[in-house]
Amino acid sequence: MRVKEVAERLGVTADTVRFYTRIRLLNPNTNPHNQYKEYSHADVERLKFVVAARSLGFTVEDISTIIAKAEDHQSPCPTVRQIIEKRLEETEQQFQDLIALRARMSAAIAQWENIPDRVPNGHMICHMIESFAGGASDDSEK
Amino acid sequence: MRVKEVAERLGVTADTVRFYTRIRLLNPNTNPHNQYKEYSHADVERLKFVVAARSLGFTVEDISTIIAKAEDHQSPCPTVRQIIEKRLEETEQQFQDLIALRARMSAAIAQWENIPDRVPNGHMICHMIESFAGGASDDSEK
DNA sequence: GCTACACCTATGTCTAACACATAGGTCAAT
DNA sequence: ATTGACCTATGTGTTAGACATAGGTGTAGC
Repeated sequence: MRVKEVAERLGVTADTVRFYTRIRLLNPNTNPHNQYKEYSHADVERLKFVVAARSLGFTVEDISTIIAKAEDHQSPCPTVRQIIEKRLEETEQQFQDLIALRARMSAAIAQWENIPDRVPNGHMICHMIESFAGGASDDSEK
Repeated sequence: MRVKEVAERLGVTADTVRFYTRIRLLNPNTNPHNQYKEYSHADVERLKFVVAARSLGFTVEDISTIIAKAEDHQSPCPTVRQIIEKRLEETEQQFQDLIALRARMSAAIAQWENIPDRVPNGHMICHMIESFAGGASDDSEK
């Protein structure tokens, strides 16, 4: 199979498959004549795994690590459990950040409903943005 | 003022200020002797604006557009209203995606609590990931 | 004046996970 | 053999900075 067929089967783009191939997450045979890649059943199975892992929030690098362990006949499971725990924390953080951002945006839009457009003078660029108090409080500890 | 001082005043990193300077969002004077940048009060004011706009979800490119309009003596307000509406939609989408991702991750972790680690055989890489049914349903319409 | 030395600077490169642009290859119909 | 639609590999672009590095600054001690 060539790149497009395998991509369509798994619901990803051909570019995504090419990307995974480029970084050697997939290793299809190469036709020496035209450099076209030929994906085997095993390649498709591996891609299936990659897609599944991506949908669980694993990074591409995580997946490389996991596959490397498996190919070394070690159980990747402890690693997998550790990583997903970490990724979930990160997701939670992004989630909180997004909530805060959304709140700021909504508040700004609401506040701006009642004020008119204005042409900038020398002292301000956009009075709407400048008059919006709520900054992203940077509580970056640790 | 030099880069570090202005960065500290506004609670961003020096690298961030350098980045904004590099893309000409800020235009400090350059000491011809050592290329050091000298930030004026006006530069600080502009940076303040950039930081405020960033915290409302505007991209750096959005901000360039807005500033360009203002410097052209046009009111940037209509543009600002349009853009933030769009950015809010995107944020909402990311939010939904994150919720779904988080749910998948949590479900996976929960499911995996009851199953043991396993060494991979020729047919699977990680049975935990492979046995986890819930894929990210790709309802990308539009 | 000279030298240490801590701290600062500008510039170039790197990041994640692909999407996009382009030059060239394939293949069925003519 | 030629057309033309579609496909391919490869190089580059994307975001918003972080990081690495070579070199500059400025104060303290001599």
